[in-house]
Amino acid sequence: MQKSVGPNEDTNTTPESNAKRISPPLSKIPGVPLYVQIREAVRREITDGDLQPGERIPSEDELGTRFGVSRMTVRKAIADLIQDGLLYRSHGVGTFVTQVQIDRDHTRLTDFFESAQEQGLEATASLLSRERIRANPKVAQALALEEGEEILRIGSLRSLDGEPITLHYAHVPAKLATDLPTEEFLYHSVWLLIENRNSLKVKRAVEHLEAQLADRALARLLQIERGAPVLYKERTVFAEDGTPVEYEECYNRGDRYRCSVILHH
Amino acid sequence: MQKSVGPNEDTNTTPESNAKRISPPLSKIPGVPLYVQIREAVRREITDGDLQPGERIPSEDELGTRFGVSRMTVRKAIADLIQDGLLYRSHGVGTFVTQVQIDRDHTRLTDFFESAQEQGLEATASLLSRERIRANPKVAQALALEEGEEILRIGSLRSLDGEPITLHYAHVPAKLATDLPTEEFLYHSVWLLIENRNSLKVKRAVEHLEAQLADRALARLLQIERGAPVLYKERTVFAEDGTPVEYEECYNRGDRYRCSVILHH
DNA sequence: GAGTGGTCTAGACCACCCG
DNA sequence: GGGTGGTCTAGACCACTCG
Repeated sequence: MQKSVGPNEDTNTTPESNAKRISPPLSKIPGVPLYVQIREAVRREITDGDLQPGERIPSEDELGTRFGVSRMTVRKAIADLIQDGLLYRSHGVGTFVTQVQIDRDHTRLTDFFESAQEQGLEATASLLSRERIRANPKVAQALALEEGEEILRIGSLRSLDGEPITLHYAHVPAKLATDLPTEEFLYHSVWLLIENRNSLKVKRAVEHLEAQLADRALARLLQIERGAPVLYKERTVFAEDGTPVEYEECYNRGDRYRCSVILHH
Repeated sequence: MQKSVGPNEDTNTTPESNAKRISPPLSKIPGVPLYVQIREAVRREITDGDLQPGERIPSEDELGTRFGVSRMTVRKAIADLIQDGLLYRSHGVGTFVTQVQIDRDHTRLTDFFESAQEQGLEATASLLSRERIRANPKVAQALALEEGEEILRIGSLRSLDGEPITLHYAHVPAKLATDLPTEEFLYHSVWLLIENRNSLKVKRAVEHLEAQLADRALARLLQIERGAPVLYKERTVFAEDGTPVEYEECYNRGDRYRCSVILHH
């Protein structure tokens, strides 16, 4: 593992048996898998600061003994936390808490309205257009449709705290968009509506981002100067089975909107 | 480790429907974990088209029998492929090939020079500056340093096929940047150099993206008009243990550069 | 009810790292 | 050598889906 030069903050090296930590022998809530209970117990230890960044957590054998479960169950719990970036393992050495906990919220596929609410902002939208049209080549490609197949296209202007932020176009295969009530578009992302109505699970999305300039029409809608910077985003949302559910085109005010991403190596 | 390879394949007259698929009873390469061999065998079936999008793959029991391994081993192989987005599971139903295989290459943390090369482009860079300075608040925050700690700051202009694309500033904690030969900056990402020299593993990165306009100086460097769109990217690269390794500021030509991302729900 | 994936066990041997 | 994680087994029971 890394010898990283001169860690000037060592602190821990607690002599062994900090046995008070983590262990509450787990009252085994029925209906909740053991590995989930263990995972959340360990996660709590980390977020509460009982396990400090850089600190080694108890070994898998140790945790298995404490919680009264087999080692494979512990490993499943830990694997999830590693996936989340809270822990990392080093063969022959141990399992450790990562130094910097990355805030995942910014990189999750979230509903515009929900995530605004979580940040204490008032999200609103006004409907600009709603039309059933035939997919042009670009949209067809994105939604894995034949060119000319019918889609629903919804234009809206999204605002935060009353200030226009995004000109938004959603494209949905017509067969997924039957009976979507218009007013719902103003309170929920389209893919969320489709998920609820078609009992499919939205799983991932691919985004492409570019810097552009506002033309006259866009500038007026977003209440910015013509030629002001705009973050243009194309997004395709996929269901669990890999089927495209929605294709979006978003024109975001450059001075009010930034985008956060996590990459893996 | 070696089992002297005893998959007596006489038994394989099983009248199973698609018994031809997937199964070559696995010659169990010594030194390569079984789940890796199984995973890659299944992955090959998918990329080769032997398993079609939407198709159900054999059940876990079935695969375990065919490959001569336990079910947990099969599950580990499949879990990896699900993580990669090639498969998805449905409880009580089966495991299936996803409809659309997302190209992961665009969303991996990659070296600018390597990834350009893979796309058949000639990546070059010219060094603009190299200085040891004290971290300002923003850089210190990003690199988890105290304000005023020493860092190495490297400015360069990156080009593709001779055309300037990105004005790039890399910031590295001085303690990680000892003896980095200047000429290397022109052929490799800084975090890659650090990874090699400090025997640490780069694991993830966080990016923030904004749309901006080119000012006069930037415009001249990138050979674009003043006021042209620029995709501004801040990126922090983290080692496996969560330690920040590098903080970058990139000014990318809006008309030549786009950024791709995967989100999860 | 039959088949599938979801969880879990109680071991085992190995590879790796450290003192 | 002793402790750690990495892999693997041969079972088990459960929950879910579907015909």
